[in-house]
Amino acid sequence: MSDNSKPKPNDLSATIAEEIRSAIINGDLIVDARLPSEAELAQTFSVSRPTVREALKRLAAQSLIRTQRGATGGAFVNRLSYADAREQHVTTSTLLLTMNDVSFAAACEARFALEQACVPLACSRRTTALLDQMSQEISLQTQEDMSHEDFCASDVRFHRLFVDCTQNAVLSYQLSGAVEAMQPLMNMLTYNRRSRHGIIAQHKIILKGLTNKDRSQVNAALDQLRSDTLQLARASTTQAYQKKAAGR
Amino acid sequence: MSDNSKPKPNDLSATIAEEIRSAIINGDLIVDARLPSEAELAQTFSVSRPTVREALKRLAAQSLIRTQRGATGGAFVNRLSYADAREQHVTTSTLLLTMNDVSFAAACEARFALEQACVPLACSRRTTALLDQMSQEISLQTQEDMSHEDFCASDVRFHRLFVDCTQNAVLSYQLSGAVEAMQPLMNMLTYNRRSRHGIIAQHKIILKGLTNKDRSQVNAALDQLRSDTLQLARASTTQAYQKKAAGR
DNA sequence: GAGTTGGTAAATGTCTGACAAATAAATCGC
DNA sequence: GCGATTTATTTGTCAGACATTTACCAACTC
Repeated sequence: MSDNSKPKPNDLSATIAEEIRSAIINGDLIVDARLPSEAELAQTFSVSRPTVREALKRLAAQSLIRTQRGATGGAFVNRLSYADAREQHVTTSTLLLTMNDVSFAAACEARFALEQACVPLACSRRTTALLDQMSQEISLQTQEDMSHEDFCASDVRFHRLFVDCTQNAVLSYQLSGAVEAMQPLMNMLTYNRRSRHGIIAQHKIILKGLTNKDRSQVNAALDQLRSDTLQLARASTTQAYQKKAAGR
Repeated sequence: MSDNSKPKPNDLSATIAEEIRSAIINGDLIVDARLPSEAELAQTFSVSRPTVREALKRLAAQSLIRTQRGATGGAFVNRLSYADAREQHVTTSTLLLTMNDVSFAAACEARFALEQACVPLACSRRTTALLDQMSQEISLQTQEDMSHEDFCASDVRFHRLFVDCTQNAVLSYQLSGAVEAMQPLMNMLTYNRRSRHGIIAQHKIILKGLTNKDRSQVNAALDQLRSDTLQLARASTTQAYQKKAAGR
């Protein structure tokens, strides 16, 4: 059981990291528990301190531990916050999409399918505070002099606010990965003025639908947004992907 | 821009890791590109080799790079596979749920909402091969002498197969995090024989609905499954959480 | 001449030992 | 009693060394 086949026989730091990781997952090491000092761990595992440190850095990279210097310092099991988890999720999802030549259509399909999963909860639980924030984003998007990147960023924020309307942190965490990871792909699209207006129009309908708790209206707007985005992609995909291909 | 506020001023290995990470994300380092040797990196960043190594281990922990020994070895930018991404997502989600005392109700709500997002696609694209596999899992679950853990594991596999019916790898990756991360929580439930039969009955309906491409049938079964699971949780949550609390 | 063998260089993996810096607790001085 | 200082502990960083793996090339054998 302890002999996991994943790390190659000689990769001590990976082996040690895995050992500690499973101790955390199994609950042998609870949140805020202090790990033995690096010197002690080195003795325990019969390796040198640098090797232990490499193992600890691996865990730190996944936000599983935090370290503190000083007399009462050391490595502590870290409580994984929603923010940390979200960040990791976004990074992983973004890399997955950009590195594997995922078709825009597939990513788009997944994204809107997930967003539509939120419609019932969002409609029944949205707060006026969130609706106000969404309204502000729409105002931003309406400004004609907005840069391409800023428009996309506001778009992402709008959709994230929509997800937050569900008032379910777990759902919000899961969805943010899908929505935010799409941003680099969306940035490759070329919005002309007309397409921007089309997007904003759907955003307004979504906001209205949420306000009135009208699920079908929100669903219809999301459907429209999906087909608009796909068409936009078909139009600008050619030059964008060709540019990317030429860069290789 | 390069001066990210995240790593504390003195944490060289974190700073260097962040530097390389952004180079990968920005596309300055493409897949399979070879990084400079550790010695060269040490010179470039004016730090020692152990420090460089700690930075590289951080990246390796996130599957961003892989290392290879030997004359033509070194650190290479790794193509993030769906399997790697899924594994990271599951680990992160699991830790998030177990470390933050997330209410079972919230996690359950998120999970079924996400699964219902797959219904339309799953109904229209399911293959007979996947339906057969789902049928096999149901047969497994029907065996009376199945252990608690094995039943839960089969349950997870069944739902993952359901998601795979969408034939959308991105969606499948996103969902697996939510579904598989629930398993530890599900393991805390106490299934009696009657509740198992109830679950299996809904699984059969889902399979039938998929076969007939009947969305509303699948949706209804998922709804029923959610309320059954919630009720089961209400019934067994008391002793389970009390046991957990007593363990502290 | 073709195939095998051995050496060599380059790279990562690991170890040893040391010093710097931060931090909390203990100690000292008043 | 209380503030300033020292001390001990721990992580952060460095330098140098050796071990191990691997690709490449040259010499050797048949």
